[in-house]
Amino acid sequence: MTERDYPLTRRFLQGRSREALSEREKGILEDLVEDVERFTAPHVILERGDVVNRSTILIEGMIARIIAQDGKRHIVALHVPGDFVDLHAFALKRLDHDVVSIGTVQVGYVTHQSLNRVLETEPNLSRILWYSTLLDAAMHREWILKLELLDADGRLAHLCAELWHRLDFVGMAGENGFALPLTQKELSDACGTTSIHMNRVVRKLRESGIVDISRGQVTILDRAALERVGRFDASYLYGDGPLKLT
Amino acid sequence: MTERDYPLTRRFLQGRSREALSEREKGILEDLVEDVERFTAPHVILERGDVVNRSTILIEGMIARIIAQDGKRHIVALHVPGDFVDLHAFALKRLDHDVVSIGTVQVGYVTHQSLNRVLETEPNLSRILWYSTLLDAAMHREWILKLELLDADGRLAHLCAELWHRLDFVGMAGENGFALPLTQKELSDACGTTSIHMNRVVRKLRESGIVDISRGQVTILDRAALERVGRFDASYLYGDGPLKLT
DNA sequence: AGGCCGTCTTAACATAGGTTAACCTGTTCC
DNA sequence: GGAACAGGTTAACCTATGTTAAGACGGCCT
Repeated sequence: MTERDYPLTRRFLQGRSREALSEREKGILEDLVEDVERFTAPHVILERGDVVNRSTILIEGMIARIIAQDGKRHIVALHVPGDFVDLHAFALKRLDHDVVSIGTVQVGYVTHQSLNRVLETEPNLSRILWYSTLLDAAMHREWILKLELLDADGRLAHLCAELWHRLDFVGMAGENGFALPLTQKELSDACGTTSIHMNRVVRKLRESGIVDISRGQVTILDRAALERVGRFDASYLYGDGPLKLT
Repeated sequence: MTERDYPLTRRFLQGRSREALSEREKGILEDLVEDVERFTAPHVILERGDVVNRSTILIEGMIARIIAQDGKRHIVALHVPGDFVDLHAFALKRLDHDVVSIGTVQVGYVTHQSLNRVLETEPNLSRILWYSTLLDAAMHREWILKLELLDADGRLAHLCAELWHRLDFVGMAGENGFALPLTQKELSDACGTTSIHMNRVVRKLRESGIVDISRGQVTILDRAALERVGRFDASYLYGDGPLKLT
């Protein structure tokens, strides 16, 4: 039997524990996706308060989870291809945040009915799906740490470092950078600063030869410095390879 | 058959979706706890990097999840009785943070082996356990929002409001306050400020008649003002009762 | 071409919060 | 009783960041 290539879900947990899935289970996962949709303009895919009966897996592009307050938009999570963006809605049912596409995006939908079937008959696949939501929580914790510990320079550096690693897991990071279709305003929404201050920080990191963010492209000029400024330690991403938690 | 009273796990998801468990499932959960331990002094129960094969449920007292960096301690989550503190370790296996007792604490331990058995034979209980880890993630997101959106006054107000609601779920909040065995230093670690500034904020909220935090006791003087200052909306806690997501 | 619009950029000024350094209180322990 | 200690309190000073305002650049529509 030849292996399938899983066009919709091959990036799910790639570089993390994808290999804990058998080929059979990868096939089941791929077949869970019942519907595919594409958005070219920024689009609110799901809104806070929505009661949902299906979950969204990100196939191409980026998605932000946003909570709006007092007329401001706060980004509480960012997603890259392969992420099961709102798998948590399977158990929570209603959303506590908006799900918004960034740039051009392709998503797949999985009904909660079929996830229930998985839970009843596929304990290993179930554990892996659970695991993927726990990775999200680990990233949330690191964002909390980032916000409690770092100044604006560090936060932006940390964000760049994290995204580079996550895109690298799924084979989408270049040697020295990656595409990032976020405006400075959106970067500031993800770092808890104003866009004006984010502009200062972007310039500062560029001028100090650490990272250049412009025209939708992040170019890492000095990775060691970037990870130093962002106090970055990738262990919370639970990547494959040797255990390395300090 | 008389109902059991579940001395170890009766607070698990109390006030949230505990009633989605049958009496049989509540019994299974209670019997999962194989060992109980008590700490009277502050104690590091688990350390970042530990590879674990059991998870900890909090029976009495409070627990903090802490990440230490540059000689500082950052609190990324707080737990109250009934919380399955590190259920996420079941799938993640290694911890990305320390688990530390606050004040006098009683915990129970559940082996991952028995959790695997649950996953294989109890789909509904499995979904509820999964659900409980997703509530943690929802609280993480709210903390991210809190840190991105609010100044120090708001952060402390938000923390008080959240803890009051969570303790209320499990029947441990008084009409106007609750016991909180955290020092001002620890409050500051949870709010991303210095302890000196936390002192200023504690005083300010006391003097403005909103909340009084002293001698291990939080007294809410004006709940409406507290929730206004902390921009608090309890919907992310997914409490029982009518859906109310704005 | 001209005008509109979102994004980026910069400057001047205001303020929340960090830093350092003291001192004060209550408690424990000998 | 007094020393040692942890926690709380306050003050003076400094810096990162927010606020307001304005202009520059590029893309897109008519």
